[in-house]
Amino acid sequence: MRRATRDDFTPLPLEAAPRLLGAELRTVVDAAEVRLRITEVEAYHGQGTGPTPDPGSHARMGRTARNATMWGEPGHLYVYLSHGIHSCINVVCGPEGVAGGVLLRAAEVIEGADAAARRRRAALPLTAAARRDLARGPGRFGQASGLQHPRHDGIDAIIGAELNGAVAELWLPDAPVEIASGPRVGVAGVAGTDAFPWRFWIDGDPTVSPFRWGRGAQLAQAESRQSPG
DNA sequence: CCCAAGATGGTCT
DNA sequence: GACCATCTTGGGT
Repeated sequence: MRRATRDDFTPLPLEAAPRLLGAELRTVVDAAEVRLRITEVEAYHGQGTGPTPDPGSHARMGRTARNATMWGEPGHLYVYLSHGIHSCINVVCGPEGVAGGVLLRAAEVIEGADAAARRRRAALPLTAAARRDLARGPGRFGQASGLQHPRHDGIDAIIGAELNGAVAELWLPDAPVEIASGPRVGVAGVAGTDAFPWRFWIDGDPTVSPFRWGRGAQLAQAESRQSPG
């Protein structure tokens, strides 16, 4: 494993996303350390970047107070509140000034399972299934990591600077992993179809979250199959 | 102003 | 599979 550099995330999200598979996010929050081996991610582009505009991205409407971190320096973490409840984590990717992020959707807990379980309010001792589920899905991943919206939004995972009681570091794997790809989970409309195969995961890993169609995505998928091109 | 919808997860039927 | 929690945002009157 080697420490990630700023350059690792300067490419646009679609290129940077696969290199986060098998990588580890190490967090120390309130003096509790957790290491998460990332098994599932999704790329989200800014308007007008990448092979096509991304209608599924928080950046699609331009810069707002909520998504401003996506325009910042790569390697910082964009932490947003999902459904008013869950803190979800992206690694900001792409050059500074260009919006982009890679959502960390699932991981295997390598170290700090006790701290993660405490945050998840999981019963101890952990069953095999409970251990698998500790960081399975973006909301659970955020909870297990201890990082929270809004006070950890924008934390720098390259230099590992402390922010409001938290430190985050990214470590990249030495050996490549076997990668699969497909539509993003829970994304509405055409952005959630295989016209946007922007979800990447480690093939066969049990911690990868189950697929779910977004609103109207299944219909859009059927229509695009009828009239391809 | 009002309201629907969301990069979700837990619980109940 | 349905419903709910809870808060931010965007779009329509």
